[in-house]
Amino acid sequence: METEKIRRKEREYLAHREEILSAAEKVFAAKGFFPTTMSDIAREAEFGTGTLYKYFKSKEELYFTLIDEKVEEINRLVKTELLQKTSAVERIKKVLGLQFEFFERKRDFFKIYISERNRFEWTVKDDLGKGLHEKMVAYINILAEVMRQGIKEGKFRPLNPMDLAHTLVGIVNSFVFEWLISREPYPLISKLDTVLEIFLGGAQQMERRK
Amino acid sequence: METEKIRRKEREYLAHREEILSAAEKVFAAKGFFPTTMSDIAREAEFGTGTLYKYFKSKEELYFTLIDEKVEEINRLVKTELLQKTSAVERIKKVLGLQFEFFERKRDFFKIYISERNRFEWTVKDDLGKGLHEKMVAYINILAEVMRQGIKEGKFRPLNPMDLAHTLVGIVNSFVFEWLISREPYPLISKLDTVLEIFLGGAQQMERRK
DNA sequence: TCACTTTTTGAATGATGATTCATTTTTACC
DNA sequence: GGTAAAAATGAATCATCATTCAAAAAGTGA
Repeated sequence: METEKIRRKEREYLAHREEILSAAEKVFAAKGFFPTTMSDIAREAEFGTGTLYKYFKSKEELYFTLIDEKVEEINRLVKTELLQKTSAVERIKKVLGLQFEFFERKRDFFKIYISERNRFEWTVKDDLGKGLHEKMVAYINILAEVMRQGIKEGKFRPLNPMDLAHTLVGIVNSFVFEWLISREPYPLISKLDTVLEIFLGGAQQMERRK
Repeated sequence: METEKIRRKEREYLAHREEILSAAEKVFAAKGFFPTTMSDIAREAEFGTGTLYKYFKSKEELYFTLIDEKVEEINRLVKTELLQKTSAVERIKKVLGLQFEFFERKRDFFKIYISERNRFEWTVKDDLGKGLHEKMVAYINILAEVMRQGIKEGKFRPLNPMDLAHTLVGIVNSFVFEWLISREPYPLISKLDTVLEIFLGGAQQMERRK
């Protein structure tokens, strides 16, 4: 039947697209954007070089699509979680849990993400990189909102919410980075409590606080 | 006189080398390693392209020399500071102060540094990148030592010193990053107290601590 | 000013790799 | 099995640099 045939084509098209994205993820994670060649990706995906261009306009589009789709996914997860009515501390716990789990499942993606996040001049001609960057910033704003809530609840000290958000993101990045480069593998999630404890309670012994 | 002449040559050689390094710093900070061409750097330094090769063997050597010399400098500063006998908290204050001041003076360098720190597969054939990476790791170890001291003094909570060090580095990176990309410029040093306060005291309100 | 050395130069070389496109292979339908 | 459409291919194209090197310029001492 007509529609059935078209459906199958569509499914196949999407499946191939996925295969290419996932091959690209592997190679980009291993070598970085510039040293990765389109043939590298084609070889990994078991397609001819030319075929990639039937699915993506350019190397850059492939790269940014890859990152963008995953960022969308994690943002969606986090936003859904934040619909729950609960305390700021609980929210932070949940969000960190989600993130750590996500990173753990998508290790390769995270290598790409974390090195892309720290690039200043976008490798890209224009829009692709900009849009992605904005999504990353949006994430901080969501966190800052949670911090604001915590302060209003009287559970957090009355500090600048943006500063708190940056702090948390910084700590998380640092631990994820460490986890990524560590020789002996360990479950990232095992660091969750440590991160929370230090973020919430600080380094200093109680009686010493001024 | 003979030696006098040689001295002058030597001085001139070093001066030119500096000019090239500083031009490279500017261009690399603006465009990143791969998109920067040797002619870009030559143009900025007001030399011919070929001249660069009289001072550096390759683009990579130029790049890593640039980073390495600055990392050496800040490491030296920090190590000197740590010779002072004083409390862990004081040490951390001093070290952060030094760092913030240093970053503020070498903004461009820091763009390069922070994006290099987050690269996993080294752009470089071999040794240059590895050596640099080790120096970056060494820095964490120095910090961890200070944390250990703080715990022994009973001033810090008995957490894993490496975790504490990663936390502090993460927070600092996050604030420096924010400062680098911020639209309206502000003195980085103005964030010093905030960083210390959050790192030492945590986000949570006292009476809420469990 | 001249002969000689040192330094600088930027055009030429060679390699690499993104992208294209004429050709081949596969699929769909009879 | 034949043929027309769709998809896949990878060799050829074209541009972009890192690096080199023969020639030019600047410096040096007479």
